[in-house]
Amino acid sequence: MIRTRFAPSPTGYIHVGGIRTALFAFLVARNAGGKFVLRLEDTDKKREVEGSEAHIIRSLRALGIEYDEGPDIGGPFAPYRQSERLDNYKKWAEKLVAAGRAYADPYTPEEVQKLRADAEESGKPFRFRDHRPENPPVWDESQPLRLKSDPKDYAWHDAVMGNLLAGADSIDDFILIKSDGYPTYNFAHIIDDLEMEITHIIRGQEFIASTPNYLNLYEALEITPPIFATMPHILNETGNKKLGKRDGAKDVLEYFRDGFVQEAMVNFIASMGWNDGTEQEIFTIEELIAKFTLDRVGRSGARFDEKRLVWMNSQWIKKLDLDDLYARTLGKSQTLSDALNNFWGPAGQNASDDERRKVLTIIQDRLKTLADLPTLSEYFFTRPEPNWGMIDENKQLKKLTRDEQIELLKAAADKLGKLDAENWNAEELQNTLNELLIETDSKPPILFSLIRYALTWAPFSPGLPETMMLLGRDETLTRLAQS
RNA sequence: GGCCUCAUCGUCUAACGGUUAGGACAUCAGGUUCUCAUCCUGACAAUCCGGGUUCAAUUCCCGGUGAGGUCACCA
Repeated sequence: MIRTRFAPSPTGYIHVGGIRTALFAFLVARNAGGKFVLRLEDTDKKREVEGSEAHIIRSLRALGIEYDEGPDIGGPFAPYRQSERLDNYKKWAEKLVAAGRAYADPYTPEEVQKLRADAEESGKPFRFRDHRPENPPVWDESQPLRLKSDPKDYAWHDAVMGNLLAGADSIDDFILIKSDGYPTYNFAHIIDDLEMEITHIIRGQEFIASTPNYLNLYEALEITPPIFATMPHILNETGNKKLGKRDGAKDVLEYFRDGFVQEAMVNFIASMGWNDGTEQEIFTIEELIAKFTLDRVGRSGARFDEKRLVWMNSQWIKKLDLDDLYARTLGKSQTLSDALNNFWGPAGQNASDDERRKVLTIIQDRLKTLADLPTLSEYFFTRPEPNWGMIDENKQLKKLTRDEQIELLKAAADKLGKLDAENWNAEELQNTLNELLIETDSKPPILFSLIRYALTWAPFSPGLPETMMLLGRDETLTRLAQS
């Protein structure tokens, strides 16, 4: 049984880099029919941010990354918060002490800092094991507990990175339990992964340097390490740094507020560092689950390109069926109980479901993000203020004088006015517009653009007959006359 | 700085010794009876550098260079 986990620390939100690690771990588990576990690594009280756990869970849910076991839903290996598992770490720590593989660190932080500074000054790398106390005090939990390491060279295999090597130099007596009684990540994750029967440790590149230390600890504990799968980093947009909160990496939930849909997010994140070897670009989550394998994950870092995400989002918006898309414009989500935001503009908010659906039908293909909704829809719900500046900036229309423009619009109003309500359909409207073209001796780029502006005063909108049908005869004529 | 990892169009990537180095995003140019967008067509655009190995290197090896990571009582 394949078991993978995502193990964030509750220090705030999750950004795209973190969510990709979670996604890949989820995909590995689902692909194999295994289990995906969420575990909270809350062992650093100082860095903990209030509300993080709920926020992280919400982020995963919003993306449809469902876990089988976790802090809020429990599971066979509960609890799933490390702060609630302190007894376990203590138990294993005592085993190490008894076996002579761990000892209490008698130095104060200042003393260690001094040793470190001295080493640095003399140009040598600092290793705690060079300063191992000869007769360490009995561990009374008020002092840090360190691993008594057994330095040696390591070669190991990583499911993504391939064969990795490290010399004994990189092994040191790292801290297992801090003086506050909490374990370090380095210790806790190994114990938890063992006890939770995790088969694959999928995590970011930043842990590769400390893997030799982990291997040394696995040996001391006499346990077999799981499979390692190390993900390359996602770099920030400007391009030369690991994506990180300190550099303003966006909260993934922010993308939902910006009008990106779940499928596009998942598709996009998966495409950074993974592909199936074909030329397929658009994948459903089901396809990703079916096709995902770690051996097709790339080894080099990927840069985050939001333009590509926008494109992918527009592809997904076009693919969604109307009911589904409509629900999302209201902020509803299949995987969240509470709503994200409602994207309709002020007038759209007051419109009926029926009206909004009709509008959505004809603008669906033009939405790149749900946030485009107001500019594409408000003019259907409320009469827009004329903005002649838009016409003056149009390279075709600005060739005409204002009088000529108004005359054309008047002609359009007259002509369309002769079309009665029962013939107010796409075909008749198109015919009428074509006749108008001949009668006014005008060209489509001139006449049609002008009418479109007069009806919508928007930078873009659907085709004229559709727009006119939705506005209705009276409103169409009123807007033409008013301009 | 030590150690580790990585390196194909501007960006995401394909290629697992033999291809005109493919696709997608972006950009640009046309087309679709309206602008923007969509959609269609086309164009532009890459193997970091230098050595090897080989009949043949994007691919294998070595050395540079560049980028990222890591050297915490953070994860």
